[in-house]
Amino acid sequence: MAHKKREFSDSSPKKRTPQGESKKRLILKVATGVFAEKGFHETTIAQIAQIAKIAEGSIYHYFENKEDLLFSIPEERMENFFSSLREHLEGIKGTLSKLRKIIWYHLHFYEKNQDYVLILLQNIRLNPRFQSTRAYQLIREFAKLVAQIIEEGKKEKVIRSDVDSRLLRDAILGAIEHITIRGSILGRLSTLTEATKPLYDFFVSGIQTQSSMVTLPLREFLRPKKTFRKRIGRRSTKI
Amino acid sequence: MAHKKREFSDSSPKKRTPQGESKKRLILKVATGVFAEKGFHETTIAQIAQIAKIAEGSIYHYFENKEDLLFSIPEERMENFFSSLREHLEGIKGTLSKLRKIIWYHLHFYEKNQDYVLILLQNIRLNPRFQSTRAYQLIREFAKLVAQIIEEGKKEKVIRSDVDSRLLRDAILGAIEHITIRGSILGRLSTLTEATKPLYDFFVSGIQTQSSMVTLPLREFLRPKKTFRKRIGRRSTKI
Amino acid sequence: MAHKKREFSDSSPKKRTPQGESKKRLILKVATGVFAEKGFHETTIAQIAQIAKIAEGSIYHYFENKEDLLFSIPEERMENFFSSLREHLEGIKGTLSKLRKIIWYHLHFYEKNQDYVLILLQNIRLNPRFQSTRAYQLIREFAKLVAQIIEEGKKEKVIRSDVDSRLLRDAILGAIEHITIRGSILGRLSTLTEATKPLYDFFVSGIQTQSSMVTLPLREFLRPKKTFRKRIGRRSTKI
Amino acid sequence: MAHKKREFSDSSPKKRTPQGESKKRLILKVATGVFAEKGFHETTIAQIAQIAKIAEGSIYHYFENKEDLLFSIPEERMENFFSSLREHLEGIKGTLSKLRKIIWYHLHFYEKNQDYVLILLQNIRLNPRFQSTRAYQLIREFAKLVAQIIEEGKKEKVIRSDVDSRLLRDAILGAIEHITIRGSILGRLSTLTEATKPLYDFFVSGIQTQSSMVTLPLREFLRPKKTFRKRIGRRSTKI
DNA sequence: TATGAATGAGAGTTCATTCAT
DNA sequence: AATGAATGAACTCTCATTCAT
Repeated sequence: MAHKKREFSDSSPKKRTPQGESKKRLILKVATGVFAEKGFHETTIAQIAQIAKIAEGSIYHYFENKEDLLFSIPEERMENFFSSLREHLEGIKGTLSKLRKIIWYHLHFYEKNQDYVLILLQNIRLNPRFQSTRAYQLIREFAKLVAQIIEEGKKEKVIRSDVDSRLLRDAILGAIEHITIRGSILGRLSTLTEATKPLYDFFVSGIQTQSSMVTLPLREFLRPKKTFRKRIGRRSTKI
Repeated sequence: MAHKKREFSDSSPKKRTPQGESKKRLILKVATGVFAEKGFHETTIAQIAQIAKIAEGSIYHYFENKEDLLFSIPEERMENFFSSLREHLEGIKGTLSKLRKIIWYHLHFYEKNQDYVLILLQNIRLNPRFQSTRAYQLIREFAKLVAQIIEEGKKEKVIRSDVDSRLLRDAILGAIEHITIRGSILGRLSTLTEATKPLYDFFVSGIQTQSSMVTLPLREFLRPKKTFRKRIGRRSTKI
Repeated sequence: MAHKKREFSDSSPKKRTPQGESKKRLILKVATGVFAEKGFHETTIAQIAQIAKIAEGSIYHYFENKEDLLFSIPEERMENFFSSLREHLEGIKGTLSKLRKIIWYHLHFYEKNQDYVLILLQNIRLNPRFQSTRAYQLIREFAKLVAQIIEEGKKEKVIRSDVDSRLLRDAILGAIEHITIRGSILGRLSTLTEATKPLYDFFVSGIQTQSSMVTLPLREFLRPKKTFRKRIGRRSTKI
Repeated sequence: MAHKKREFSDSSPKKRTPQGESKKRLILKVATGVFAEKGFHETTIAQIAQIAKIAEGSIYHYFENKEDLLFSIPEERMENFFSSLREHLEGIKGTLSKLRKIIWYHLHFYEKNQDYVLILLQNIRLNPRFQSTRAYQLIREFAKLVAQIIEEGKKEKVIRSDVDSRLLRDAILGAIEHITIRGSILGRLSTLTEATKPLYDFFVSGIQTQSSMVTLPLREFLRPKKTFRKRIGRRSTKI
C-alpha cells in the first residue's frame, strides 16, 4: 500500500538531507502561497498539508507550530533580499544613485516575491513575537543601512542637512509598501518597478515645478544664504 | 441548532440598565481597544463582553457577527474623518497648502485615533469583504480627492506635469501610514503631527540640496527650456 | 474563527485504539440509539461522543455535521432493506403472494430495526435535504416496486382494475407505518410481524362479511355484468 | 425572582379579554403556520413575534414556553375535530356508512387543516409530554370511537368477526396519514377527499377482482359455511 | 521519517426566557 | 398588557497539535 514513491529527488539545489530539506522547502512554498491568498488565520494546517500532498503531522517535523511556520517564511527571503541588495549596491557611487538602486531593488524584490510581501505586511511585521527573529534583525539592518546612506548623503552635501534620515527612510519605505499593496489589490504587481523613476523623482527632486520652486530659491541662491532655511521653515509651518 | 431549555435559572442577579443606543457605542469602543491591543483574531467575543460588562449575547443584538463588529469600527470614524477634513480644507487656497493640510490632518487624525489606525491597517483594509462597505467608499473618495488636488496643482503649474497623480498620492499616504506604524511600534504616536513639515518638504521640495540640485536645473533655467525634461528623464533612468 | 493555541496540553492521557473504519460504525450505532431514544434535536454531539467513548471532534472526522450523521443512518439500512427484500421476493409467483411478502418483510424489517424506524419517520423522512440522498432514492425505488407489483396484479386480473396503484401502495405503507408507531408507543414492536396476515386480509379480501358482501355481488354475478361497477360506484359516492 | 405568574387558569373556552383572547389566537395562528413551514425546532420565538407583529415577550403572556405554544395548537383543533365529527356521524345508520364518513371526514379535516397536520404528525404526536394533554385525550377518544364502530359492525355481522378492531383502525388511520403526508410532499393536499372512495373500497371490499375472489367463496356460498374461514386462514398463512 | 486518526479546549453564535419599564 | 433589550447557558463545529504505528 505504498503511496508516495518520489523515486527521483526533485528540486533541491544543494543537499543536506536532500529529501528532508526539499520537503521543508515544499511546505514553506505551499504555506506562503496559501497564506498570501487566504490569510494566515484563515488557512489551516490541513489545507497546507493537502496541497503539499503530505500528512498534517509531517509539518510538525519541520516546524514547531503554525506560527513558527509563518515566521520561517521571511527567514530565507530576507537573507536573500539583503545579501542580494548588497551585491546590487556594490560599486555604486553617489548617495542618490544608491537610493535609486534601493528603491528599484525593493520594488523589484516585491515584484518577484508578491505572495511573500502580503504576508510580511499583513501577518508578520507587527507581530511582537516576530521581533525576536533573525529575519526581523535583517529588516532592522536594512533599515539602518538606508538611514546610513542618507546620512552619507547629508555629509556629502547631496542631501539637505535638515533631512531627518530615519523619517525619510520611513517615508520612502512606506511609499514603496503602499504602492505594492495598491498594486496587489489592483493586480498590477508585475509592473511594480516602473514606479522606480517617479518615486525617486518625488523624493529627490520634489514635485514642484521649476518655475514655482525656483522663484524663491533662485533669489536665495543669488543672495546670502543665511535666512534661507528659516524662511522655508516659516512657510511650512503656517498651515 | 437548538438550545436546551434552561431548566433552572435562579442564580443570576441580572442588572438591566438600558442606556439604549449608547450600548452599541460602548461595545464599539471596547472592541476597538481590545482589537488594537491584541489583534482581531486574538480577541474573543467573551473578552469584549467581559470588559464591557455585558453579556456575550448582547453583542449580537447590535452586530451580526464578529466581523460585522470589526467593520463597524471604521464606519463612524471615516465619516468623521472625511467630513472634518473637508472643513479643514475649506478656504485653503493653493494646491500645496491643501496638500500640506492633508498631510497634517491625516497625521493628526491618526494621532487622535491611534487604536483605530492599527485595526484599519492590519485587519480591515485588505479584507475583501470590507470593500463592500460604506467606510471603504469613503476611503476611495478620500483617495480620489487627493488625486484631484494634485491634478489641480498640475493645471496650475505648481506641480510638475509629469507627476503621476495617483502614484504621488499613494506615495504620500504610504509614507504617512508607515510613519504611523513605526510610531505605534516605538510608542511615538502622540507626536505624529511633528512629521508634517519634513514630510511635506520631502515631497514638495525634494531632498536634494540646493547646490546639487540647482547646478543642472539652473543651467537649464538660463537656456532654452525645451530639452529640459528629456535630460532629467535620461538621468533618472540610468540606474 | 480561530482557536487559541493550546498552551499546555499535558493533562490528557489519550488513548488511541485505531480500529479504523469500524469507528464510523460505532458512531452510527450509538447515534442511532440516542436519536431514537431522545430525538434528534434533543441529542447533543457531546452525548454521542460520551457514550461512544470518543472525543467530540472525532465525530467530525467521519461526518460533516450533525445532520450528515443523521442522514448517514438510513444509508446502510436502506441498502440492506432493499437488497434483502429483492432476495425475499425472488421466486415468488403471484402478485398477492408478493404483496403478502412485502407486508411481512416490511414489518419484519421494522421489527428488527426499531430504533431506526422512529428516526426515519420522525426526523428524516420529511426533511427536504434528505431528498437529495441516496437513501431517499432507494425509498423511492421501493415505492415504485410496490406500485409495479400492484400494476402487474391488475394486468393478471388478480387485482381490480379500478384500483389506483399508488394510492393502494400508500395505504398499505401507511398502515404498516402507523402500526409500527403504535407498536413503538405501546412497546409491542417485537410482535410486529403478527400483523401480517390481518393486514393482508384487510387489503386483499376486505373486511366485509361474505354475507353482506355477496348479497349484492352475487346477484351481479348471476346477471349480466355491465352495470356492476356503476352501481358500486354510485353506492360508494353517496356519503 | 418569581417567574411563572399565570395565577389564574387561562384556557377558558369563552372569552375574558376579547382583545387578549384574539391575540392568543393570532399567535397560535402564526405559530402554526411557521411551525408547519419550517419545523418546530427551526422556528424561533423571535420569528413568530415578528410575523405576528408583537413583542417576543408578549408570547410569554399567553403561553408558558415554546413547547406549551406547540401543544396549544392541537387543543382547539382537536376539540373542533371531534365535536364536528360527532355531528357528522349523527343520524348515519350502518357501520360501513359510518366508516366511510369517518374516512371522508378525516381527509376533509386534514385538507382544511393542512399546516396543522404536519405539526401534529411530526412534532407533537410522539412527544411524551403531549400525552398528558387534553388534546391527546381527544385523540384517544376518537381512536376508541373508531374501534367501537368497528366492533358494532362485527356484532351486526357487517364486518368479519375475525377482524382485529384496533388493528383495522390503525391501518385505516395510517393509510389516511400516509396519504396526507404524500400529499403534502407532492402538493396535492387540496384534493385529499378524493381518496375517500378508493380507500373505503380497499378496506371494505378488498382489492381482489370478483372472479379471483369469488371462485372460492362462491363454492363456499353454495355449500355449508362452517369451513369457510378456516380455509381462507390457511391460505393466508402460507407466506 | 512519515502518517493521519484522535484529541479536546475553546470559539462564535443562537435563542428561549426574563423583567424593568 | 405589552415591550424588547438583556441574558447566559448550551450548542455545534474548528483545528492546532499529538503520538502510536
